Amino acid sequence: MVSPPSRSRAEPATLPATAWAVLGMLSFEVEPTGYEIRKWSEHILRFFYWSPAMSQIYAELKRLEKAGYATSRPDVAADGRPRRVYAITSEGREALAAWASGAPVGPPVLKHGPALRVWLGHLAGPETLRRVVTEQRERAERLAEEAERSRRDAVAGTGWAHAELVARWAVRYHRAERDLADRMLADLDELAARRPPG
Amino acid sequence: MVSPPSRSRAEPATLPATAWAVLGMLSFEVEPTGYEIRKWSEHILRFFYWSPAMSQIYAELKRLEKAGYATSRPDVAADGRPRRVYAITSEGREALAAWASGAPVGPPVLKHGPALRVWLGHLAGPETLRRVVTEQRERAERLAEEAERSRRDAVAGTGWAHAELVARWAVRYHRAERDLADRMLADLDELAARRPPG
DNA sequence: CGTTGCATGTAAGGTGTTACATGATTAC
DNA sequence: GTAATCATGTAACACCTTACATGCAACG
Repeated sequence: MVSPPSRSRAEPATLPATAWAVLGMLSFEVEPTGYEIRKWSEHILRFFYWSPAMSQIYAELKRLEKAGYATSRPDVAADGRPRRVYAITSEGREALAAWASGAPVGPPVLKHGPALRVWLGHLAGPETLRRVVTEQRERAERLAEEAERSRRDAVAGTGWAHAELVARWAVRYHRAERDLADRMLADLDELAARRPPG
Repeated sequence: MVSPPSRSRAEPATLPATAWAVLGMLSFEVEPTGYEIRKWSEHILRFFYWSPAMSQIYAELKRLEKAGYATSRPDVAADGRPRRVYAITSEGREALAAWASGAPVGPPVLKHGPALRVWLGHLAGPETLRRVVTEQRERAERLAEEAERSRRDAVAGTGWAHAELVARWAVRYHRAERDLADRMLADLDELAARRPPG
């Protein structure tokens, strides 16, 4: 006779990483609205983990409330407009801590559109490829700069040491992406030289 | 009176990138089974664009056939077992070429689980973080080696110049990920030294 | 005779997006 | 006035995964 599976404190509900990310935002000492969570994720999360859609945020908040990991209360903004603010519960904090230190970490998910295009390069003329990779180079450069700005904001806050660490990682990541694009451009040029047009 | 939207040669059906990736596999001079497509995507696609599930492959093949971009015919394997092989049609080749040279390329999608964990580092003891990042370091190293093997296979084939280019990119990408993990480990150590335990 | 590989699918469900709907306040 | 920002949701749909179902061939 095996004891039936029960969800005790040691076994938090299995939620998608997005839910934990949202709950994680509540674990910083603030009481944000769904809208503010979105803005925040645009500000930092997108550099290493994508930014969920507004509707997704609200859906996750609803799920977290249902699980007892978050609570919400009506509030009024500075200008008097009504809004709803969210907070993490102690159960939520416990579950999040258990997840953060216990759950297996899957491999990073990468879907690199520009690389896919180059892979199908035999169908798309060298100019197109150069354009695609150059665009990617510029995007990566832009992201690196934006991540650097985000990092500087993190330095300002106290208790944001890990946020700053990740921001630093993100800056390096997007610089690496830029460099990779540069090397790809060089390789493309070399290929074009080996196989002259016509 | 506006003329009704019609799908002519200039406007290929909008398909998800996955469909184009599968169709792209058919654009190399082979006539694979769904099963072989899957193996191939495990062999190379996963290093820069994830590998779809078997059922997803079959679903995409069905969709491509319906769109007239692929055909299939029953075949027999070397051992006599029945199977179904797929080929690209001329419409498919045209649509694929139009997509490859015309469709806008979105930003790479990245969901970096290890980075997410570090971001929530205030909830998870330094040993956990070290473990997570070390695992990531090793995974990246392994992927770089596997990508390098895949690259060598691409060199062997003729007409695979772009596949080799992307494989080279993938090797560099995963080496960069490994280096990023190393630098993250150094940063974590520095943080732990600044804030000693207790 | 059991496991692995080849081979093809269906069904159910979860994750996530876009489009839609609504309405207040602030800045131009 | 009208555009942008703040703010909250619903509905429909697309994408993709896991689990399930089936069966033959080759290898040990």
